[in-house]
Amino acid sequence: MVLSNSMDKEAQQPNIPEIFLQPYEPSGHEDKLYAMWEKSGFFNPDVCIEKGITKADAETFSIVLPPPNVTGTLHMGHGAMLAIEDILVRYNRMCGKRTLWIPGTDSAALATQSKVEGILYKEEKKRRDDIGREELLKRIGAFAEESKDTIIGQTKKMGASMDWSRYAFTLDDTRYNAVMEAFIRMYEAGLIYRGGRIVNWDPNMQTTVSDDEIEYEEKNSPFYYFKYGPFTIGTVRPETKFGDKYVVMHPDDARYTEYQHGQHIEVEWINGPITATIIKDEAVDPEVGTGVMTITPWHSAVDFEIAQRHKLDWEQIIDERGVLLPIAGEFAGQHIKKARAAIVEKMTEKGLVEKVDETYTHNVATNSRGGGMIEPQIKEQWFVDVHKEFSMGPSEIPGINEGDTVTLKTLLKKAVENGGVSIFPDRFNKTYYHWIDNLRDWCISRQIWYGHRIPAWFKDGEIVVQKISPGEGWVQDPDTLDTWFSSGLWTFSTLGWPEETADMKTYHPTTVLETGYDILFFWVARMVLMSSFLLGQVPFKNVYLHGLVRDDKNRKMSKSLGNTINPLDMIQKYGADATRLSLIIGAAPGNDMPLSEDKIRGYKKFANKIWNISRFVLTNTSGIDVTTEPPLSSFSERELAIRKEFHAVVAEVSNDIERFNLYIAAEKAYHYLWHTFADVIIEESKDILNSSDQEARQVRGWLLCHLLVENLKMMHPFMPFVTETIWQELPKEMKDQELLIVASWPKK
RNA sequence: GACCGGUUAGCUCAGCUGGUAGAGCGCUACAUUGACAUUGUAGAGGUCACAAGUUCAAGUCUUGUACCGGUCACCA
Repeated sequence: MVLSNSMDKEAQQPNIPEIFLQPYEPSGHEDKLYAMWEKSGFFNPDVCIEKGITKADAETFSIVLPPPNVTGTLHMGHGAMLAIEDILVRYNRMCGKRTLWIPGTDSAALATQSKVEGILYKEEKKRRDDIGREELLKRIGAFAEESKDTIIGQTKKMGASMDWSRYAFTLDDTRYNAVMEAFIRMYEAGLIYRGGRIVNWDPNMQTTVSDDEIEYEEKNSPFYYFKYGPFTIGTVRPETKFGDKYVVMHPDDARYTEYQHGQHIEVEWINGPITATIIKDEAVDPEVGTGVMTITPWHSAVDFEIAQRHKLDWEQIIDERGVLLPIAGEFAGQHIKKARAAIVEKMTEKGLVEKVDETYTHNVATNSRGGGMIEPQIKEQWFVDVHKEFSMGPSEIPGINEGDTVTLKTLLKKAVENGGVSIFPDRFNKTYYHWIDNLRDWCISRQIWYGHRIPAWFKDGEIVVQKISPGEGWVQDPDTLDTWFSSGLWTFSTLGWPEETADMKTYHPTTVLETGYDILFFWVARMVLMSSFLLGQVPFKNVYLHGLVRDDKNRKMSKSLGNTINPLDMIQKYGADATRLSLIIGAAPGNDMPLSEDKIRGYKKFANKIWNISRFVLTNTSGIDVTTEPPLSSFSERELAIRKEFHAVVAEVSNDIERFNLYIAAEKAYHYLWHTFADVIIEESKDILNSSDQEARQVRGWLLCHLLVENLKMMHPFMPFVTETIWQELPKEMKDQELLIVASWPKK
């Protein structure tokens, strides 16, 4: 009698591991397993080759981890990213590919420095200049080092099977080298230039910020209509108006035909009479306000463009800290925040205020990296020129040949257009192209200290770009590079570039880049740019974009809403496997994914189901020869159908993984295991296993064991811990490898 | 303003190239201490946002409308 009560069973089945007598408890196993995997070295493809598990000339599968900020902690977004990438990696490793997943962390220069400066001010009431560059860097370094282990430890908890021997940090020596090399090469090609252009200046952080790092906040501010000679002009920023000596209107505006381009008029202005010049320019929208405006080129991008077009003067009104300069006359020295009211008061007294619209709303630019309101300024900065034509070097990018005349913009476009890079889901192609069309030169210098210092040296108005000082009297540019400059090199700087390493040859271009759609521009596009110029290669063949993790009411997870779910808590309560699965199932590529604790809890039950399926199969097949496959002729028709069905499921799951439809793959594997294998096959097998027909018992018993093994493999990429735990308890003769991570993927 | 999504069971969503609706969770009833800190079986529940069109046939294709979400640009 096989199906007996548990007391008898223990007596009858001494070979059943005791472990199965308890429900599956993830927390008892996961850390031990991870340590075991790490110790095996199989996360490193070189070891897999050495041990004869992977063929030395096997196809490669490589992926770089989007490096989390060193100072951060793991949130569900990271959890989703790690789950998705680990599934791809484990699947490909089991398929026998040379599989490399490179881990790393990002210095996140601006965000990190901002954080440390915050602490410095809070605890010691000091600012960066009070302690100096060296001391600040020391403190930031220590802070980064300290939190680094946190995020790495958390990453391991998710089960991420990455090759830690290749761990990279954006600021370590190898990466520093790569950044210097890239900067110098681009400078020498004329693609990096230094120039005075309007930039986004953050007066709080005292640095420039790139266009992509700006966030617009809708704000309600009074909108003032001022008399400007015969005209009426509108503004929300009276404090910028001191230098406004040009009045601009559309050339076709019928209301103003009496005024000629270049004509001078006398107007009474804030601090007395001035001479204004009429400018006709098509940038002015006749529909807005009175169709007339004055311009402040130093503090507005649009105005700057108009000024450039007509070769007008520009003058700085506000300094780097937001204080009015002498041009403001009696207001000089005041901070703009305080000055506005005083200026309006004076204008009112002079009778220059026509009306005030209190209902006006507009978008105010702020620094999304923890800084304040943006004040456009004209500054000498370093830029990447995206429009400059150059002759392409050696190229492996489809549709681009050596010697072609290209710009960085065309490279960006063609890499995707010609299929060198495929984006999933493909609707993001359009977003990507749209971004390229609007792309302006990229300001890459930052006035912060934490980061890659620009390898440029100044002396007597001369500039030399090289890694080390040209000699006495040369002063290095104090600025550092935008963090995305170094991130742009990530697919190859992690492989040892600019050295011609074996890794470079083997693993670049990488197979897939997996990241959130929110950094398509920041990062994905910058990598394409850097890789195509510096290597003549695309950085990756595929881009997989995942969505944001949301709560069960479809709201963003945020601390202020109090709806965050901490992945570590969930791992502790329900296991990493359940946490992973909950982040995969129901999450279509590029779509935001809803998550609730209930969902995670549900998948813990599934882990236990696998556990019990295994327990059943092992308990009820003792005495059955599991090593020799019975001849096909001994299988019943039903059993042949079962095998055929399983192969079909494997084929579908494999296919779905390869097409990045992980949510479908996971669901199919889940459904098969529970509702076909457990509910149907095991249920119908009970009678056969209980019968006295030894041959039928043998065939069915073998089949159950076979299906168990194959299902554990199929489920492994999704739920690595529970499947490996069970694998470790299987009799040796059932396994093709001691560790499930390197067992071979079921035949399709 | 431009562009991109979405609108399908109470909730979250799936439905690829058009052939009379699916999953998970939840709910109801029944069974069960069995491999299962449970599970199984059965069931209720949907004019697939709205309108027009193409078609023998439309969640599925086309056009338009409404609402929700997002991205980018811009506002003197």
